[in-house]
Amino acid sequence: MQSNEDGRPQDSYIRDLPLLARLGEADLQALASRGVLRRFAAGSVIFREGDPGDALHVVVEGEVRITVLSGSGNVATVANVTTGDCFGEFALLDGRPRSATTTAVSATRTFVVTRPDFIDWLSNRPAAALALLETLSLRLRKTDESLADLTFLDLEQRLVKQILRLSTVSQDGNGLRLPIRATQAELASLLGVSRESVNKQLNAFARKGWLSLARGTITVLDVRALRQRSS
Amino acid sequence: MQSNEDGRPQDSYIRDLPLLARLGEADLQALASRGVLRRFAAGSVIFREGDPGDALHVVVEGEVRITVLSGSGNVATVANVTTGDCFGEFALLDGRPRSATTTAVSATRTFVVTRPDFIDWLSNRPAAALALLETLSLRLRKTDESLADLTFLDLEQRLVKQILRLSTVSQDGNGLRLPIRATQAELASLLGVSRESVNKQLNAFARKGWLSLARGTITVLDVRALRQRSS
DNA sequence: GGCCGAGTGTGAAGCAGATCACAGTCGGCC
DNA sequence: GGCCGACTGTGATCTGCTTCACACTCGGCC
Repeated sequence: MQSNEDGRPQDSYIRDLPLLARLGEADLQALASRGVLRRFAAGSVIFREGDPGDALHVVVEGEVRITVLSGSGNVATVANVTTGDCFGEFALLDGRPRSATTTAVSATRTFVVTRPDFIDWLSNRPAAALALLETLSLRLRKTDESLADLTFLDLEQRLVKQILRLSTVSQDGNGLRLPIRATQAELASLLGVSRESVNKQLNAFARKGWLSLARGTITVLDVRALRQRSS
Repeated sequence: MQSNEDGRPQDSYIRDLPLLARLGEADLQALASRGVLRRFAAGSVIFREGDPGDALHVVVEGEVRITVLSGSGNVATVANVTTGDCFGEFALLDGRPRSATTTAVSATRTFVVTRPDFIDWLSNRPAAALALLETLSLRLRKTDESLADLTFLDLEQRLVKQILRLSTVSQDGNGLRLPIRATQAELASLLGVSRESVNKQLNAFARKGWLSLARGTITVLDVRALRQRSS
């Protein structure tokens, strides 16, 4: 088994990737041995929408923002990903140009697997292919659900959903909820609404005692009340 | 090669399926031999949101409407599919419950492949798996694009896009544009807006001479003007 | 022929959220 | 310590779309 400069075995980078969660031990290691590490400075662009793309990135350390551009120059944040998440997986699977721009928010290291390596690896592993199809299909379901949310739900409900999603992410090992670290502008960009609307809605929640607000952080106080509001 | 009651070889049903477009001849036939034909009366429900699901349907004849329910009992049409299209492919790939309800609009026959058959077939065909991954990935990109449209574009632009999409579907063999067959209520449900808004916008287009309206049909007159408006 | 249901056309009123225009506050850094 | 830039809070106005309430028109069928 290979190790890297930081002493971690190379397969540890992709071990907990949701995209690859359903793969077996041997398959994972075989794939991991083909990857390399790359570094990006805070603020640097990793790749741009429209670029030819042929590699998957796994975030080893740091944070990456994924954005798309509207025709009129507006920017929407598709997602923020951090340690353990991956991005750029479309390029791996279909080899098309990048569908979004990715930027390192902080200093970031990523573990990179290229398309030729991936295809070569996949060709000998039908079980892995099935696992990947399953994963991709689940993700497609989720996207479809977001689409439905956008047409059916108002700002209040979508904001609640987003907060609950972020709050399950920001848990410590014991399942304790930590404050969510996100500015209101970031939330607004994620939801595709104005910063002001998010602010007003958040304060409405705070007045009801469901959460408390501070500069750059949201602390969920009453999960049950929020959860009830989202359904 | 097997044939059916209507004299068509069985693989002709799935030959032109976008989901399977990238598969080779032999793979297609092997999969086709495992399917069966089913019939549905006009108005009958093929499966319901939440049902356990384990089969892909290909429309051989007729038309099927795919809908989802909101929490408050509202219904949105996800898509209408017709001869040559398929639906229910999630069940095939991940075996989860149905994510939408499907109803036969007119008398319909579908060609059905079940999940166990599919998995069995796929296990011996790594190339097929890769092709499927590619297809699924492309579809995920499209859904992501719709999501972006919904946050960035206003009703006018989304309506134009939808009309152009429908009008490329309704072409005869020579690429000639046929009138689009759809009521304004159907369009509204597809776009997730009110019937009245669609009507007002369509009439605005008609006044500009970009299309002409009749009961249940829309005829595109100026493709270029529409296309310019959508970008 | 007349009725009835489905589809269309259109105006008035209401509303969610955008946009604009600020003022206040915190943290870091010169 | 004081300044500056990023973040937050909040009203006023504007707007795109919904909802409501109709009138009209076609086609089928009793």
